Amino acid sequence: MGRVPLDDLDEQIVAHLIRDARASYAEIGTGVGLSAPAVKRRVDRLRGTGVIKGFTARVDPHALGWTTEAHVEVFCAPRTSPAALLSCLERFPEVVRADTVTGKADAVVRLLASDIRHLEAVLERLREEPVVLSTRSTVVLNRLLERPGDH
Amino acid sequence: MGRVPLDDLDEQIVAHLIRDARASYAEIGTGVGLSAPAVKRRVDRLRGTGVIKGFTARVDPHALGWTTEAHVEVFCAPRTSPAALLSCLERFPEVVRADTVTGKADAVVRLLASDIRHLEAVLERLREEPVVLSTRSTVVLNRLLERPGDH
DNA sequence: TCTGAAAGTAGTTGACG
DNA sequence: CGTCAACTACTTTCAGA
Repeated sequence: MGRVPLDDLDEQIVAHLIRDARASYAEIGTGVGLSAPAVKRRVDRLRGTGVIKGFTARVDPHALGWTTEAHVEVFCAPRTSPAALLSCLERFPEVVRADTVTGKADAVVRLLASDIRHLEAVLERLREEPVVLSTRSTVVLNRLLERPGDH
Repeated sequence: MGRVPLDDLDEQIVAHLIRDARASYAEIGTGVGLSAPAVKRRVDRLRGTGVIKGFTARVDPHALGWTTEAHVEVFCAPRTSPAALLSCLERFPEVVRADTVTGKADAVVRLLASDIRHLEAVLERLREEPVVLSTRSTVVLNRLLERPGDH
């Protein structure tokens, strides 16, 4: 997953797939001036090199019953490796995203819960983890902006 | 986009599309025990009701040259409306996501920049915005975990 | 590496239970 | 709300430039 040279055509194809991952190769082709087989070959290559990691549906968590969201700063026990923290966090299905960060906290985690009660329960379980010393949460009031693709 | 009742079949279909947004209706159908037209009709309905907001490609920002990422807490001028903040933030293509939050900050913004220099420039332009009083950033060291779909 | 054609497969619509 | 069947469109492979 290192540096892969992308030409303009590749970037246009990627941009099109970010806008609509279910677009047909023919449709993308007319947009960039290429035939459908040529587009498919490039998309296959982009997937093979890891530039495109996959295709996913953008869903409304609210409609699925996930109405509560929070950012959680996680403070770890001394000498906790990122790998150890990861293997802890990935056992929580409510953890939607986790980044190691600069600053006082070791990681910032995004949680999706069905409601505040659920969120509280998850935070409690999180704090019971040996690698987690403490947490600090801010609850998301509203999603202002969300740009697909570059997440 | 309020409450929409989803049955088990709908949830399985959504889960499948989160895993692979380019899956064929026939393929989804064999997974959930439905014919392709039946799946298509449900997917059309899920899109119409806003449960599925779209389909997007998951790309590796690193491969596209976006190597620097940051969480930015934004502190706003008094009586700034979320709408005003939004119309400010959406003029920044580097803003990948923004949430209004509880706590001292008014919003948390996620930035994608090509490098630290670019990040610095974006932060400077952000702080020049009238609605933005101040910002506080933490740089992302590494993406530990990322679950597609529930973003 | 592309295009163009041929063959297979999937999407889409309409009739019907 | 589901299936089935027919038509259309897309994907995929292969030959050739």
